[in-house]
Amino acid sequence: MISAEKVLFNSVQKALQELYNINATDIIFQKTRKEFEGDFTLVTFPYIKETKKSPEQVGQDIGTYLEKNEKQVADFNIVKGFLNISLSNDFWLSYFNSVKDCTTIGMKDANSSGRTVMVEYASPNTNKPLHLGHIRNLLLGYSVANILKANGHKVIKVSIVNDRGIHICKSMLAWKKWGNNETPESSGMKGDHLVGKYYVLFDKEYKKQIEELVGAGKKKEEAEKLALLMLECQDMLLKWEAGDKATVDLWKMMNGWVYEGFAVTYKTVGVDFDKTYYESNTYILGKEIIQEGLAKNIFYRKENGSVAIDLTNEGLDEKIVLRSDGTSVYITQDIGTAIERFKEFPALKQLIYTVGNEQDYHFKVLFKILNKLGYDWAKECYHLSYGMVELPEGKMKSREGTVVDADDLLKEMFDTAEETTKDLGKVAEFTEAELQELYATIGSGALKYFMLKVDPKKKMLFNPKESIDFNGNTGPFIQYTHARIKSVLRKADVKFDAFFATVEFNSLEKEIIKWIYDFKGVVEESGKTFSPSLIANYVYEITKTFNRFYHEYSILKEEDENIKLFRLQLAKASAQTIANAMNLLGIPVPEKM
RNA sequence: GGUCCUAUAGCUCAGUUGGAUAGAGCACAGGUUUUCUAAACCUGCGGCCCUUGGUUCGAAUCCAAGUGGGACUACCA
Repeated sequence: MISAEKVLFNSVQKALQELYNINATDIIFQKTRKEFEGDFTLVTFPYIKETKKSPEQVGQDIGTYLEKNEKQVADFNIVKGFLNISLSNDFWLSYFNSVKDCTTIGMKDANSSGRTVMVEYASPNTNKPLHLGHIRNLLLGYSVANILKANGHKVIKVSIVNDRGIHICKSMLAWKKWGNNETPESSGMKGDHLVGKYYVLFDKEYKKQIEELVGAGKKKEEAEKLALLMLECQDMLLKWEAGDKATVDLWKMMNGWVYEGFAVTYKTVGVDFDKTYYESNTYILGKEIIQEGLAKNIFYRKENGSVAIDLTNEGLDEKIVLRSDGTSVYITQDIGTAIERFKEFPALKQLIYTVGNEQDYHFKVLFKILNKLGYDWAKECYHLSYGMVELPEGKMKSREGTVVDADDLLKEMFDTAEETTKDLGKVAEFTEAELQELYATIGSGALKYFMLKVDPKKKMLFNPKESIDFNGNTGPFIQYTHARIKSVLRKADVKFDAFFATVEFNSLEKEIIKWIYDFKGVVEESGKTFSPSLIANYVYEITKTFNRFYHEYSILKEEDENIKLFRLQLAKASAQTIANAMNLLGIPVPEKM
């Protein structure tokens, strides 16, 4: 059906034309604030110059015109320069009838936009387990992928694993030296944690060596390069690059442990990928492109033989794209990988990188280079940049042991959910398996909502001492509301799928219908801005409104049969909208809790 | 030095392209259940929207300068 905004736009445009001979194309309506009567508000200040009338008079003119000529407009009032318009009950009712049984409220049909988008997220290193910062990344990437799907795009979720390089060799070397063939099986440790243990061990021993060297009179920078462990590590990297069998086998074995560990964490968080890239395969990419760019004079060779690009005209600096020994730097492979992906998926229109904001500069440079190389899709590349997760004492530092481990945190959340659930004692008939699932649903719901409700680009604070709340503006609050609605629906002793020809709804019921109506626009907006927080804030608002309604009116005990049926249907549609919104955030909603 | 991000209640955060008296949650004080799940609902308390100037009918929002916080500016990844 035609949207309310479109109806109003057409009518107001005609009104301005007929009343004042103004041809307006940019008429904007906002939601009427709740302290005033009305559904949509037109601000009349913009028209006072041309009409030479007061804002109130303009409002009066347009309002009267609408009331007379637009049958969907039921009423209007004017407060200063604000024309508040109420649409007819018929409009809202017919809207409600059109969505009340729809399971896809607010969402567009799959692949209806004809646009294919790749979302890269996760991108871990294989030398340590995932931490809280990765969780923000996972949640954002996964949620944005969902939101883009809900906007009708085809989405390819990918991860690129940083599985090679000096830092990987560190944990390998430490394990070789001091590991005594320890395995995940023998130690009972999750693979990624085991490898992380040796990464930390390396750093500890390495620091000792540096101190010794400094004690012997070396400068710190010198000591860092001369330390035996570092030399051994570099030797190992050379062996790896030369394909030395023992080294490669060790690398494969330890990376295998890490992947098993990551897989568990991904599953617990509830995220997945359509394809995984490995840097050990992609780090070669990009070199030929540099040669082509040299030929086209986009890059230039410096005196020492390295290749660079001058971006000073763009407000950036000179950037090296190939070392003097001909080897790649990081951006070389990023250039190559991006080009590969567009070749691999010819329908691809956009590439989204979910990476922390410390790499803002890197991506600016990358996109600029791709643009200069002549790829017109470069302008569609987008860095989904997000702020760091900080602890009360500041940034997390893996070496200082102040990281919040992802697995530990999830476990804690599940435990808290279990504790709270047991305290409340509402799910006595659940089986053990159902209980475990419920704890995971609520615990991860709390964590996910906590992280996703914050605007991605802002840094966020996480205080481990104050565990994440389950009351108020939280995931469990929304999940609870959903479960409560479902409980009412289960208890309904009547069929309630009728079409409602006439219902006089009260102001809270109307407010809920309007919230449901708004969902579609919120999905669109969050898709355009890659912002799950809009969905999170929206779902909180509709949930709060429903709870007010629930408290003030009874559904099952309503005596007027027609109103009872309508309320049941309204509850059902609310639950569906809440579930859909939460689903976009990657948060499941329980039937009971 | 340069570039970018950020600043809103005691704390954590909202505030769609500029619009009405700036909103939530937590915390704090009080109230609501023989009635559909109280993980809920209601009331109260709480603000120089960092500062100063500018743009205009109108600025938390846009522009400029400054201040505080953060990130980046590698032949690291």
